[in-house]
Amino acid sequence: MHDLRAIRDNPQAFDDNWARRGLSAQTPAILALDEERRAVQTDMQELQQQRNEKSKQIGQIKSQGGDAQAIMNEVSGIKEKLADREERERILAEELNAVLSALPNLLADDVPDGPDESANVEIRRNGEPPRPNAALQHFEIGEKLGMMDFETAAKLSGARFVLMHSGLARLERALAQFMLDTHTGEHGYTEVSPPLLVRDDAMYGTGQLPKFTEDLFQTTRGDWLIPTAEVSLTNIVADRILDTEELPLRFTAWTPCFRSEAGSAGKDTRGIIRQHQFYKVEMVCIVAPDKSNEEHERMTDCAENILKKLGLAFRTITLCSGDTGFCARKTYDIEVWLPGQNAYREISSCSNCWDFQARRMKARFRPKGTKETQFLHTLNGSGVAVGRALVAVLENYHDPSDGGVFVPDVLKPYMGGIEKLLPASGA
RNA sequence: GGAGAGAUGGCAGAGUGGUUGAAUGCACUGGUCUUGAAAACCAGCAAGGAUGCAAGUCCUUCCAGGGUUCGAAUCCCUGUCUCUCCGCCA
Repeated sequence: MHDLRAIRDNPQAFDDNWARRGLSAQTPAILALDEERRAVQTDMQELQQQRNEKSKQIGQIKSQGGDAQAIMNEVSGIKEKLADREERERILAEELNAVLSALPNLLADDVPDGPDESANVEIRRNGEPPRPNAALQHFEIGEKLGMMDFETAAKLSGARFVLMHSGLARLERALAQFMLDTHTGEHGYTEVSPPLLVRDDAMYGTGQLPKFTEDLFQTTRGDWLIPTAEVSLTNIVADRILDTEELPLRFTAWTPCFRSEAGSAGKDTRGIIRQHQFYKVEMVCIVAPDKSNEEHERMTDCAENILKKLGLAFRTITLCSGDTGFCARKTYDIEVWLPGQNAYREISSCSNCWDFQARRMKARFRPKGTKETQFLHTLNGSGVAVGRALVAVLENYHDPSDGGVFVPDVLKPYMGGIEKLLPASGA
């Protein structure tokens, strides 16, 4: 959501910024609507004032035992006109809101311009990408281990689901546990176990609604399945006015995520890279406006630290204007090296949403010593996607000599003594 | 699923048709006092919006949406949520 007064003050800045995302000039229509609405509103308020004043007079006259019939009739007349203005005002406000809530966040100045992912800019690399001669893809490794079963999953649920068992199921859980423990123990995050089903309001607050319904699953009673724990975690502060001392808030959660993947037909159809359901450890930070840039870097470090500890090579990129998401002002993607694909693939996305989501969900705070409230800044990042981390571990720790997979050192404490997954081991 | 109670400002909690945007307490802000602090005392303190150079004026909001009325936090209807008791249940 956008600050209407800021748009009034400097419409060109908004149009220029939106142009970087490929949008045509939006402010003329917005300003026209806004102007009309304010005119109607002023009119409406004047009538309301008259009604209020006269009603008070009636009260005074009646309390003195007088006859107020004449004024009462007068107010009845005002009410008819008023109803018309109120209706028009309501419609205009709704239209304005519809336009504003469908427009993406402004981009930070240092976001590189470009039409799509080809223009993203790499900012650093970590680790040496292993490039074995005949690297297998994760699903080949998983199936040879006999622990990754797409057929059964398809029988149960259709395409884009997987069933894993034995050591592989445990390895997935170990990854999640390790990530949570690291974020809570070393990075200062508070672990949260949130609802996975949320209302419209929550989805609106974090920007999934009203524009992106086709990406979501909805229950028969109208709740939405979260596509990321960002929704649950960020909306914790919806409709609240926080004290400065409460900030920053740092939440982490390990949850399933549900995505319809409409429009991604044909993409990543094999394996578990793109599923309707996957686990992700999410990080969400709620901070004062002057702290969000710094927090964005910190959060990205936290995600990178997970990959470093897992011994996985990765690179970090800044998304360009055309690739940056709806809510984000700036986004870093972290891409992990996958030998089986001979490529870096996204495993985390860390975004600074500035006050964009906070405005939508009315999340504010009161800076110490002031009376005014201000919108908070919200940030979210994967820390990291568990399914894709599993892919990375399989491909990077694969032992071609026996088809096994070594357990990374940091996961060993979670594996109950298993140091290597082996085919048909039943481990 | 059955029966009942409730939803008020940052928090707690009064308020059942007419200067109630809302008592009181806590928290918070400023001041007095104090070497400093605490305590005590005094004062201020809801949010959002329109209008105005400004001071200010005005409007809306007491869960949400309808309705009754000249006038609604207060009455009526619907919905949502919370709590209590009973039943069922991971």
